[in-house]
Amino acid sequence: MDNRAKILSCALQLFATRGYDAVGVQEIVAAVGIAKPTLYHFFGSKEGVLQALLTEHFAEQYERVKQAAVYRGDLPLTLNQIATAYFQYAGDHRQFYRMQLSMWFGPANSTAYKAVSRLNEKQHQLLEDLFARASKDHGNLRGRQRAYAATFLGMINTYIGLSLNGYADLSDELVQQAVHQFMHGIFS
Amino acid sequence: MDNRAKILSCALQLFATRGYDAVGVQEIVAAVGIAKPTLYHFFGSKEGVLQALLTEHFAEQYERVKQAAVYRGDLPLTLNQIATAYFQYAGDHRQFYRMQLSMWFGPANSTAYKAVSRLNEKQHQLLEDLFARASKDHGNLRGRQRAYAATFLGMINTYIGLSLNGYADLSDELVQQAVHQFMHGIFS
DNA sequence: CAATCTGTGTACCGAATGGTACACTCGCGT
DNA sequence: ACGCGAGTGTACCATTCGGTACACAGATTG
Repeated sequence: MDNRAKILSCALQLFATRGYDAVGVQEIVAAVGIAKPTLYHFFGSKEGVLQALLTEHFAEQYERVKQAAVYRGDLPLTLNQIATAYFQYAGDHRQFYRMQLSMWFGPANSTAYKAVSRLNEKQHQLLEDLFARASKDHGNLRGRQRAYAATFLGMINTYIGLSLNGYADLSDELVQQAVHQFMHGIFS
Repeated sequence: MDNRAKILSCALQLFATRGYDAVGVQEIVAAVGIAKPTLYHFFGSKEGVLQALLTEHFAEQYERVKQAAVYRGDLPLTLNQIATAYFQYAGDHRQFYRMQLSMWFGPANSTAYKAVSRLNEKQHQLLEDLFARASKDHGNLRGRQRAYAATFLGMINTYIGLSLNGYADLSDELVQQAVHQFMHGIFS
């Protein structure tokens, strides 16, 4: 593993466990075992490290969810696939998801929140489009796609958060139940 | 309003919008219009400000929820009352709830998370006890009180988070629906 | 061999950090 | 009138912050 990768790895761990603002550049390079200019050579700034971390990890996550989100007339099935994709990704990259989650719920004017907001927007858009497409088969959603997308994503992230803190495990049954619950909430 | 109250008020606003770690003592006292030793006179440290903020605001929130959580044999009704209490409190103290939420989802080793964790534990215990008591009437929960408490609290916080970001409004119907959904999830 | 480019360490920068020593003012009880 | 304690401002502390100038090593390329 070269120094660039080592920096990203150590930074991810530190950001995830202590928070972006609480971790200094000094601390990162000390953890890696290099000097500061090396970090600045690769990433230009502390925020550059964060950006690289987010874009490189998020690409895979987005691709997985995107493939799960193809709509073929069965909304519950699609939501099932999406939830499964999220749960699997979160399970495979616990640290990254933890960081992403903390930034998503973090203060709206923080550097970290601004950095993840564009990623959130992409995820949100994906879901919103799905609900819009599904509305042809499930009756008019009366502009509620946006709220549904937010609620669904919020629910998924809640379960992942619970799992990361040991309150739940992201089993297939949980996916089933969660989606069932969600659909039940929409059409009632 | 005396300086002590002013400090708490300004600190709350700054912490809620930019995050505990990102805000310096300097910045707080500048916003209040006082000098640093005044802050240190009242609170002893930056963390002391946070602690005072949390304990003083949380007391009211806890009292409200506690009164809503008296169980009289009707679990859905009680959950309805609890959710309503949370939603009302969050609506009345948006800034504080925002801060609390960001700390709850924040990195587990951050100063902020440690500060709120004991408050969360109290809320969690309240709900866990409720589910344990209700299990006499609703069949054995087989040790799932803990998971149910976490899920219910997670759901409430998700909705509050959505509301704070403008994706939902915390109406009575939403409470009804959310509790209904939650109960439906338990017994299915 | 010389020129170059990527990567890395030493040593440093100014600014900001959390925190404090100390002198002062003011209202209150005596 | 007095002392005392709460509250507050000035000026400062050591440390750490994010960031950089620069020298140099080593591999690549002419």
